[in-house]
Amino acid sequence: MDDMKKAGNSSCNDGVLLRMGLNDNKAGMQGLDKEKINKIIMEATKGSRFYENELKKDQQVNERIEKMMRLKEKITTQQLLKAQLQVDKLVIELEQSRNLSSTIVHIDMDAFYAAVEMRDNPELKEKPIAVGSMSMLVREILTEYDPNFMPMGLDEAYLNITEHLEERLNWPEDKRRFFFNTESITEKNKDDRKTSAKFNEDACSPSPVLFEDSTPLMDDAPEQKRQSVGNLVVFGTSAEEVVKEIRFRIEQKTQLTASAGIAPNTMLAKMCSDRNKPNGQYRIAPERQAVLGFLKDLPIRKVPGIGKVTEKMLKALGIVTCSELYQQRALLSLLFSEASWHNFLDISLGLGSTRLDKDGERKSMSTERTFSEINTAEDQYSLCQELCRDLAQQLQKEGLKGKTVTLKLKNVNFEVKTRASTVLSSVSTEEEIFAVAKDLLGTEIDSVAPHPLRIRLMGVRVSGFLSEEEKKYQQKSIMSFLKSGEESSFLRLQPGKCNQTQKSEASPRGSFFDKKRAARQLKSENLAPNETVGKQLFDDRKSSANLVEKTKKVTDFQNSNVCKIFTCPVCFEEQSSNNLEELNRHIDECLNGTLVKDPVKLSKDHNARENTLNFLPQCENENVDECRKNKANQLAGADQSASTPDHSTSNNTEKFTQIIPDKPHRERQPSNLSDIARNMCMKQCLFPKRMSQDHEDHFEKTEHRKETSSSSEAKDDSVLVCPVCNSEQKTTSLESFNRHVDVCLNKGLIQELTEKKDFPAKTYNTESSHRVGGLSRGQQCTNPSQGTKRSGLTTSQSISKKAKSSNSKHTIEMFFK
DNA sequence: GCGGATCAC
DNA sequence: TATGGTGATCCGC
Repeated sequence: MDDMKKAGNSSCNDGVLLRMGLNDNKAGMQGLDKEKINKIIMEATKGSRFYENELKKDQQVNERIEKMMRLKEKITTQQLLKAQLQVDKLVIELEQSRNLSSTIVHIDMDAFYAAVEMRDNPELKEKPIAVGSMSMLVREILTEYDPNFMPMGLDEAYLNITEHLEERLNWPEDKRRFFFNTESITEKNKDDRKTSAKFNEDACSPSPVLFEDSTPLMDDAPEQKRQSVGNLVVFGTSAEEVVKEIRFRIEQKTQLTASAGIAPNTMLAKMCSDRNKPNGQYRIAPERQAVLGFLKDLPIRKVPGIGKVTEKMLKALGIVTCSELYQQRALLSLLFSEASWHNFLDISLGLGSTRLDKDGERKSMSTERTFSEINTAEDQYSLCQELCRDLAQQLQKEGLKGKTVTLKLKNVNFEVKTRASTVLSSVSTEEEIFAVAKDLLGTEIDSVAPHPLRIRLMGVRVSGFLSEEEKKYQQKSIMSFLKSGEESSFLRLQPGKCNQTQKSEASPRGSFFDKKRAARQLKSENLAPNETVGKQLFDDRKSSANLVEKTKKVTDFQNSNVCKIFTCPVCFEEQSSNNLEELNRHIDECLNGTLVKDPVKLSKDHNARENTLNFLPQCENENVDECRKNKANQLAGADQSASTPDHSTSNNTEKFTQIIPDKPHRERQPSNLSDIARNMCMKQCLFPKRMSQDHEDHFEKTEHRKETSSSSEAKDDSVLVCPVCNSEQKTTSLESFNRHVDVCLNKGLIQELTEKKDFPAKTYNTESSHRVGGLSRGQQCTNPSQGTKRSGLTTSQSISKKAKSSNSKHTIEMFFK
């Protein structure tokens, strides 16, 4: 009803505004700026577009609800009784699995409230505030209570303080004693001290509320009770005391207050932290009754994972609180998907994860941008490419390649569309991604032709990443290697300037909007520079001109299932065979020096990238030299990493050399494809490549080769550990070990060539088994972080998310692990 | 695998 | 006041 009213009002207002605008124009009202009026109308129209879309979405939800209600009507008493029995059976199981033995803490910085406070107290703005992220408090405070604590973005964290609590019982008092940093007491708090009736005179706290107990301290034995004398405070040993201590320390450190929740699982802890916000804490005792009592009147909307829509749907069923959610469990099991009602049941029973699980691997990466209407294909392609460029950079930063590219468009009516395409070979470069995205975009443009596609947002997403293991050998795979040769991106690095190089390449051509401006200018000057990609792209689409063709070539090469020509990475000679064995044999022979010939020209196919040819001959020569050198060193058993410190100033390099001594070594002598491929991997790890149109790149060799060759050094008595799958190899035979490594490596190639989904390499991967996969009931129950993050109606207490990027940082370490 | 949708932060 | 960006997941197809 309300919606109908709203809709009516909205269109009415909209109509009025439009009419007003038109009338103004028609009347030619002299006292008003016509442009200004139009702008106002535009704004109003925009607003109404948004609003209309909101109404439309709302209507869709209503339809869902109606559908659900119709379904409900059909449910018979018998069905309901049967469902009740089934669900209650599960309830019994769940009750039996209830685990109250953990103490989970959720900390939530009161950033918002701090901001408000700042706003309300301008004098505070003068005070420097040490704004610390949760990951900083990582290191500095939280880790003392739980070394495995889990930051969730900048202002939240979960801790499992179960063990800390046990240890703490035996702690002497001085370990629980803290001093006030009186200087950090804010003016506001000083005021509070005078005015706040809540202030606890015993504690000279910067935050009166912190010591305003929301829970009695009765659990503490008298001697464990917090005491404070002067600028000293001693915290007790209970969970509440621990959390107060944490909050106290956080505030001392950052001058920002935090709220916290203490409960037997993550879901409850999170809801608890919300209870006494800001600057408060709340605890649910580890007792079933306490849990259910907490939930009894709790609105379902407070449950993480239950959002606006789910709330509305449940409300339609008369469910507002968690206890009602429990009461209607049988009905819910008939109306919602299994995942959803299971989750509802967990919620209503107060069950959640009792462990803090590490985040899994990232599953997608995207970038999107909102702008004022863009409606020319030219601009849209240009923007799309820019997004691909940004995304490619981020992907390569994390060393990710994905098979699915998704284009997201939001039209001026706020309607969102996504269009995805999955390609055979994973993509990561701007050109590769754009090659896919531009087609998706083209289809959408065509679909509305001859009308223009009027959009206000565009986004590009890459998903379908290779697993960590797959990625490892993917990086080392022959294909990768050949592609490096193909694109001549390997060795195109500036000595000791790895990071800068990347950075400087980040946006060499300026943003879309810059280009647009520039293009306009150039257009007026009748120039046709390369930089005006927009126009070029547009033409490409219509006439298959340069740039698209160019990018397509690269993609086609990678996408083609049958690569007709391989180029040996050592001698750069084209290999007619695409038989892997033969190719491998050739490369091994090449490396052994038996086949090293004069550098040979690249395949004509490779001419597509004109900048390649500018420096490639040199590259070939030097590379062969390096290969020879490398081979000689290997045969001599030279230990370069030990005797020849690297000259590079790159951080990555330093890291690398530090890691070397610890890594398991494969005995050096046989130099085969694995070595080369692995070396390439190093290079890619250390100096992420990025295709660029810059022609000023130098390549350096010696430094590199030192690094890379050091990676294959041998150490006596070392265990043979496959660098690809990380598994220890029982054999002492180098030959069989090498065979294993090659097999491992070739899997990457085989996959690329055959695109087989279920890659056998998984059998090597001891980690992959628990990496992905469907959710079993048990998993969902005990490990919400792997469970449903939400649902059309499945909600969850997932604590995963955020802080994903940390994963990729360990790529190199992982490799050597 | 795709597309729409929901949700969290 | 005007209405973001990123990532994950689910559902239905």
